[in-house]
Amino acid sequence: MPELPEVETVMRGMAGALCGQQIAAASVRRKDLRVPFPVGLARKLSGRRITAFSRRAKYIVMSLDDGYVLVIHLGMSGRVRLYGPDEIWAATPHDHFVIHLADGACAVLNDPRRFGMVLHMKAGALPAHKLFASLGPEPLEKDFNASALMQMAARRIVPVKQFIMDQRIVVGVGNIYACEALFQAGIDPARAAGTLKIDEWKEIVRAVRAVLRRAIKAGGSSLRDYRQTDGALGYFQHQFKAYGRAGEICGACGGDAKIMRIVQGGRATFYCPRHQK
DNA sequence: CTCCTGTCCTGCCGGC
DNA sequence: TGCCGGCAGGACAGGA
Repeated sequence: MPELPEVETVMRGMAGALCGQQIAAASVRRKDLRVPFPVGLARKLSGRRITAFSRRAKYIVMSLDDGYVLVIHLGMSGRVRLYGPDEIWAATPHDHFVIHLADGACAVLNDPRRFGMVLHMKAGALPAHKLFASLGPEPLEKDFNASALMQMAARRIVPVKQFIMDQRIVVGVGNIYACEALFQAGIDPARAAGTLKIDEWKEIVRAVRAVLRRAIKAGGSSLRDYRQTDGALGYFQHQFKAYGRAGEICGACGGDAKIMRIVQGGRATFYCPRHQK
């Protein structure tokens, strides 16, 4: 799934094309994704003007002029494709949700695996919503810092890689960027979170931020089915130093150390056993 | 609490 | 060429 950089890229693409526009109609093409589409969603959106876009964790938040928000999560395989006023949308498989704008443009949510979700609620209800209430800090904000991490990690035995993928600890870091950040920080992903020293948490904070910033700049990563809203590929995958590189020589330590692949919590982890301690 | 596992769903890739 | 198992970016629920 799209991790933070991909969601940020999609959100920016939607903001540029849709902000300020009026919704002429919406169509819900199946009853559910991971959760059911909100009851009467098409009717609730019709005629509304889109006033703003933001992102919280891996959720895209579209603000409407009636005080409600439309919240989109892309799950593992979700994409948003934008069509200009002169482009024709012809339904392809897994096009589950479409927003038609007054000027003829449209935005299409396509999600083969249907792990994504679409929610509609009053803007004020968002922070208290079950899915949002326990989210941790944004990694690019100040409250994501070494001392807070160390405090939360105290006595925790979960591997540090799973710890930083926990959305209650910090949001937006998924499997790929967890691998990349720990590689850059030089931390062994299997270390129990509670054993890390403050300087090591500082390195992790620095690395998470650097990796995410660089990925956003590159328009995210393009794995199997992720695309930017204009259909273009992101470029960050070419900059992966560890993810997907099992068996290759580690580019960070010289010599002949090879990137290893292990499984943690059912997810693949790529790391260099020589320089990640 | 913390932890660990199973689960949702489809598509793609490599091996035989 | 075709079939099949394994694996994929997330995050929940539920049980130990």
